[in-house]
Amino acid sequence: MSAENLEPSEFSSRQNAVLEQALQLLVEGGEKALTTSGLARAASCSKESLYKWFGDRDGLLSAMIAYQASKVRTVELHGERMTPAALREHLTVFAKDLLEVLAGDVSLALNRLAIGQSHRSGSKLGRLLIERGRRQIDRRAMALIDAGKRGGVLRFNDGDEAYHTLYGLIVSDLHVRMLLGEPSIKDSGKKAERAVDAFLQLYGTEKAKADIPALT
Amino acid sequence: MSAENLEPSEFSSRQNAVLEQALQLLVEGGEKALTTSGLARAASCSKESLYKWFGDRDGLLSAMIAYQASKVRTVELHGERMTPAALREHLTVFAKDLLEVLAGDVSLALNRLAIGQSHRSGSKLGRLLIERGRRQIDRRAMALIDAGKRGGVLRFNDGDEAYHTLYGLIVSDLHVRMLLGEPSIKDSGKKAERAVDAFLQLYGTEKAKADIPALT
DNA sequence: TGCGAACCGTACCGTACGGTACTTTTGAGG
DNA sequence: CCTCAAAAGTACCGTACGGTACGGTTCGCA
Repeated sequence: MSAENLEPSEFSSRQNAVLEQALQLLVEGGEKALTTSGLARAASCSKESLYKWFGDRDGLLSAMIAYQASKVRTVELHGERMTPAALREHLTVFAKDLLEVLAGDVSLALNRLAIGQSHRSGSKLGRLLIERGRRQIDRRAMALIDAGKRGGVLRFNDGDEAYHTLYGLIVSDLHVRMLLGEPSIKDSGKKAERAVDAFLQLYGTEKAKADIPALT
Repeated sequence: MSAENLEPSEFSSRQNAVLEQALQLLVEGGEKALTTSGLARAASCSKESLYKWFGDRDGLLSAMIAYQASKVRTVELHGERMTPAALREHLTVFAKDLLEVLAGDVSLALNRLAIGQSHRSGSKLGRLLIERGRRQIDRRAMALIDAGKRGGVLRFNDGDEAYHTLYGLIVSDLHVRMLLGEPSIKDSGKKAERAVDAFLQLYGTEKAKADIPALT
């Protein structure tokens, strides 16, 4: 367990504070509210420092995404024996977490920012957001699904396809609707459970399907 | 059959031509390429006309969404008897159409525009996009699903939930990924069929499940 | 032929932003 | 106490955009 995998922060604490302020401005007022002058004023730093640290405005936006991603720590799965009930519980927690993350202020603001910029610059921000922000979630889900297969609770050939199915069942079009400004969903807990039930019905082995309530 | 329900075009043909040019500019260069001066130059009209017709820039953006939505015509479902095979075929066509629409240049550009603006103005553009651009698709899918239920091929209590499940199975996270600039997907036809298979396995009655290939 | 409305082209205005330069302050090390 | 580098604060520049004003032009219509 060396120190390197802790991602050496990549930025100094002062810079992190400035990036935090930048995220706050972005959440409060959208992209047009995130001006270099405004950030310098709000964070009590000079514009010259901003350009020295981050290069230009695009560098600042990239740094914001990297900083936000660095705050997320993945939950590791201990090699526990995966019973149907345990898998179902883990999947449900994952589904609820996923919906909660996607509905978060900062997540929505950063996704809106990257999507709004995804025409220019070879969609650099978009790639960054997918790679740095999504990897943790993907790995957690894939670990769960693989554990389910090893435990004989799930059955599938293509793990990626199973994962994408799970993702679609959980999120459906909620993410895009939230990005478009629709107020958040009620009953996200219920929705998460229904999604997991459907997933188990599709990919569960017989012993997993035993206690799934009828979909209708 | 009065002329009113044909949506009196809402704009003159000259204005439609300008809106078409505006869409083209948006697709080519993103939002920052859609300036009033640039549009006036490209469409050979005066800025004064733009402001007379659409009020201000926001009005122009709204008009672009309304115009694009007015080009879509829903495919009506004749009251045909719905056999399992017919439903499956219809659903597959729907799934392919949906993926094709979402991957379209203009659709992506308008969604990016609305998402980028969804902080200001009470997300007016976002609501407009959902209501005017999505209704056709939703109604077509709901008609299909209802026909399947009436024909005894599908079984469910909540039609909306069934539809959202279908949508999630088809689209998964593809829409957001494309919005973020990821190049389009290969094998969208294959993906559509797998989604329909999964949907039928979840919501189909016995006679519908007969000819579903195994998911694994 | 003459009239009037709509419209084009262009010039203009105020503003606000990204980025740069310069002066002053801070604060850690010797 | 002195030094020096980093950073704050401020002023500045060029540009580009949204929006307005105005003179010239087209075109339907009487």
